[in-house]
Amino acid sequence: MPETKVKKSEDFNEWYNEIVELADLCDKRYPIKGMNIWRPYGWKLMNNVDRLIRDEMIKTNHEEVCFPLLIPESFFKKEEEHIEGFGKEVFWVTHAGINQLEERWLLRPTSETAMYPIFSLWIRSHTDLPLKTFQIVNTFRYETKQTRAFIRVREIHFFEAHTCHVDFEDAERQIKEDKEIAHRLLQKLCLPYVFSKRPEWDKFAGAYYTISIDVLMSSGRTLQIGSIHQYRDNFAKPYEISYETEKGAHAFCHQTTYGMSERLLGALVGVHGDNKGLIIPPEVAPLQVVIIPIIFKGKEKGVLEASETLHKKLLHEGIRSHIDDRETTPGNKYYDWELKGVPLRVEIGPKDVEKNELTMVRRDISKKKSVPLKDAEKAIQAELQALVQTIYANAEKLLNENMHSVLTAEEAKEKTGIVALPWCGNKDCALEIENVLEGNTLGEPIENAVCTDPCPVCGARAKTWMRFAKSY
RNA sequence: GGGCCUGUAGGGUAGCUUGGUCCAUCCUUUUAGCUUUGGGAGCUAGAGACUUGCGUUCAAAUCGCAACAGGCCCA
Repeated sequence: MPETKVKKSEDFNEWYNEIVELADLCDKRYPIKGMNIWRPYGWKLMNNVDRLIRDEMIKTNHEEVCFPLLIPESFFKKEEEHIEGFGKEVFWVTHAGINQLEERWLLRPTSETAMYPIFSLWIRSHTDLPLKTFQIVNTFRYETKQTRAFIRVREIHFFEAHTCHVDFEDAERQIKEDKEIAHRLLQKLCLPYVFSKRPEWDKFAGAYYTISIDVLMSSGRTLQIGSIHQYRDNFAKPYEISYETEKGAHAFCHQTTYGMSERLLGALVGVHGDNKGLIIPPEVAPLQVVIIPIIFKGKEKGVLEASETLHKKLLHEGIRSHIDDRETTPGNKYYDWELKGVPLRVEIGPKDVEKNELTMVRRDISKKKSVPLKDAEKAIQAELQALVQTIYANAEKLLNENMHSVLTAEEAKEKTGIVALPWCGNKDCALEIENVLEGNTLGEPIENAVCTDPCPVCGARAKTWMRFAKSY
């Protein structure tokens, strides 16, 4: 059975690099580092993920906006920590035609500084609040490190929700909602995850606190696929986002943001894929079912008719189906669609037509199964559901088997994946552990974080658990 | 931020050490035609490449420098 040249378990990085192009997600040959081309198949997949996000946003009363790509330097410079965090990685526009600009513009690395001066104009009264907005746009960050398709890029396909609230408590309620949104979304992508509260020195530039959403890739490294930030009034003050209260006083807004990117695709690839290619959860799969007519000379008619009938039925049921009638051998087609991760393949050949059956094969387990044509839609739905459960269970197993809580650095060193250790709250102690484990701090668990064991570095009584992992 | 490696058709490669034998090898791909078709089909005739710039030289895919791009490792 042909498989990828590089096995996922042997060299995850190579496998990943190979698979994203083989599966037609992206084309990495564009000659600017970190700026890849979305191929049609990959873009459909991304759009399906975006659609889920949009649905969630609309369900939770966020409104979609679209701010300009360019930000004047003066807007960008209002919040100091933010500049410090992003200053080194912005692209600048200095010229227009042959003229040098009086004020430089930058390509948004994220949109706070584009939006907030405008929010300040939009928000006058407490009745304007909460303001819940989001946009799905491209952002730009000048990565100097090694780039990697969907995981570290310079042009980022970015979802960002920005909300303004009357006070800290209302912003906290928003964060609770964001966590619920993340949960529902990642369920649909069959991606188990962990929330961690980032340590002070690793939070988003300008935030009061940051909650990261991480998944575990099969390589044992974590991938941060989203973050939720509580800004308190850190941005509202410099950007003067204030409102008049019911009592006629003036107060600053409290803000939150929630961001995700094409890293979600990276996670889908890295978590579910195998040596034959991708396995895409049906919820976002560009094609959920591919029908392959097995054509023999003289018997084409029945086979093609049966395929066409089934295809129409599936479309009618809202199932994304496709008939692969290319003039090539069936085996060729199987390999193709397996690479692309189509969850279910249906074969219809002369023998099937004779028996009024179809043959179906789930992408994750590759076992053939015959079902009567008349029950096709139901059987196909059930099979897709079964695939969802299996790939979720596999991903959950991977995460559970690679999450550990231990008391000493020596024990931690033996473990793979995410390791939690008691932490006294001192930055140096956490950095020392980072050194020993050759990993990074992920953050504290957001629930059941209390820990009273001694800090493995200084011996002081710990305040919380601190998670460490090698990450992308 | 530091170190190491790589760049030849759409993809993968041979040639590079010791410059000339190379209008560049093989596999895949691709076009036309015929025969095929239940796990990567066969035959016939075509198509397609030395990353870019500068330098060394009578002569550069081959040597040197730089840029760009790709990959790996460490902070």
